Amino acid sequence: MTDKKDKNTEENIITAAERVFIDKGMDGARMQHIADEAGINKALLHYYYRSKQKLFNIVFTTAFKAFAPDLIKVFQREGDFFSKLRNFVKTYLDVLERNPHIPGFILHEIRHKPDQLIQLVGGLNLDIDVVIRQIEEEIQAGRIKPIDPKQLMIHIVSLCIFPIVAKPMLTAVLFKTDSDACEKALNERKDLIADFIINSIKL
Amino acid sequence: MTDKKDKNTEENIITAAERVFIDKGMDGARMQHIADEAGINKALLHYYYRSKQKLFNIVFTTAFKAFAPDLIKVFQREGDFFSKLRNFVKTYLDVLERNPHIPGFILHEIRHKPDQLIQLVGGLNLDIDVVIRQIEEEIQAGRIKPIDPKQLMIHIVSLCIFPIVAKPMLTAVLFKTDSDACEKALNERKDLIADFIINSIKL
DNA sequence: GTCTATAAGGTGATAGAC
DNA sequence: GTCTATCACCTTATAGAC
Repeated sequence: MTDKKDKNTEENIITAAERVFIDKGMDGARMQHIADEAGINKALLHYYYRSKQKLFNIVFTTAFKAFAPDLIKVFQREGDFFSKLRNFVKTYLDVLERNPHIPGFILHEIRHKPDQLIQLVGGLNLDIDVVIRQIEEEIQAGRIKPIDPKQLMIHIVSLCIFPIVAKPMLTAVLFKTDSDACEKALNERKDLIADFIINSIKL
Repeated sequence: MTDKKDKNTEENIITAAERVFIDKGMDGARMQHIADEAGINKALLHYYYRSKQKLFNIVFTTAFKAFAPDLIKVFQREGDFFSKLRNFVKTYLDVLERNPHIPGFILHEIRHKPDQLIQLVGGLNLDIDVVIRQIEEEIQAGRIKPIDPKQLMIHIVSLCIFPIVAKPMLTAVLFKTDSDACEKALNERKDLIADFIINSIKL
């Protein structure tokens, strides 16, 4: 229904499947709906991708890669730790801003599927160790307060991801349904989050 | 009226419905499954609650009340702000620990249902204004650094809720599938979160 | 109140014409 | 490759016996 400027059907299906699966989830998604979105017949979905499950797996894997922060890219560059941290928050929030529904989708679909998760995580190279090592170095060098590196990482991703997942709730509860105000506040966090973290750990 | 046996069908259904809906979500839940959990026949569900949707609404409302932090209870007491903050984190994390699947359930089901959300939020008295006012007072009294009160509240709930929603992911990515280690780390956060926040905002 | 049986409509998947 | 038609099954909900 969206882009009649056909590239090929195969890609159209994936694009449509991403929209529907990420919006409705595996259980809520309907093959008919995906076919409509792709502007094709339902039977073609099975011709190209055999089953709903196989189609979902492709979408899920793609979404997960977009969701997993690219830690190496930021933390293996030159520069001081605080700069890297600011850079990471900014970069990651930009990614999530372009894919605002992915975090909720991933977090929902991942429940009770540790096998699929483990397989995916093994496939990707997330290199959290690079970050952990750098945090330890900062502590030993006396540049930040002592803190469990993993707990600090949990702090960081929590502050980045949660507001995006909880945006509808924040809009309703904290901003009295003023979605523009909420939108604006979440945007400001691109700088605020790093400030908040650095204030807490700096010596 | 007098039969207050532990086998009250009406309550059994709700308990079973909570288990199934919170675990599987509205789309993934099956009336047959709920009936099995309650140890009764599927038709009885409709006898007592008419439709799947009505049953879901009851479960959702109950879950939302458990999810919404009881701000008044903590922040209207006597004491300094930091104590209240520590108290809130501890209390809220205890609530979530007893209902670990509720945050993910609520966050998933709330997507694209702002109407239901608004109605619920209006019904509850969350009294975020009490907290906002106290934060502003702390700033004006020069006891904490200047900060947007709403942003601080987003920080706080993010740090509390996200790790619980993302626990499977954290277990896999950060703790290399060692779920005991993850469990232990999340428990330590009951004190760590408040420390982290206070470190950041204290003067 | 609780059950069995079944209606009524949806859903993933396939067969076969073109 | 793409379509129409259809199958086989599943799911919510109701009817009616007891």
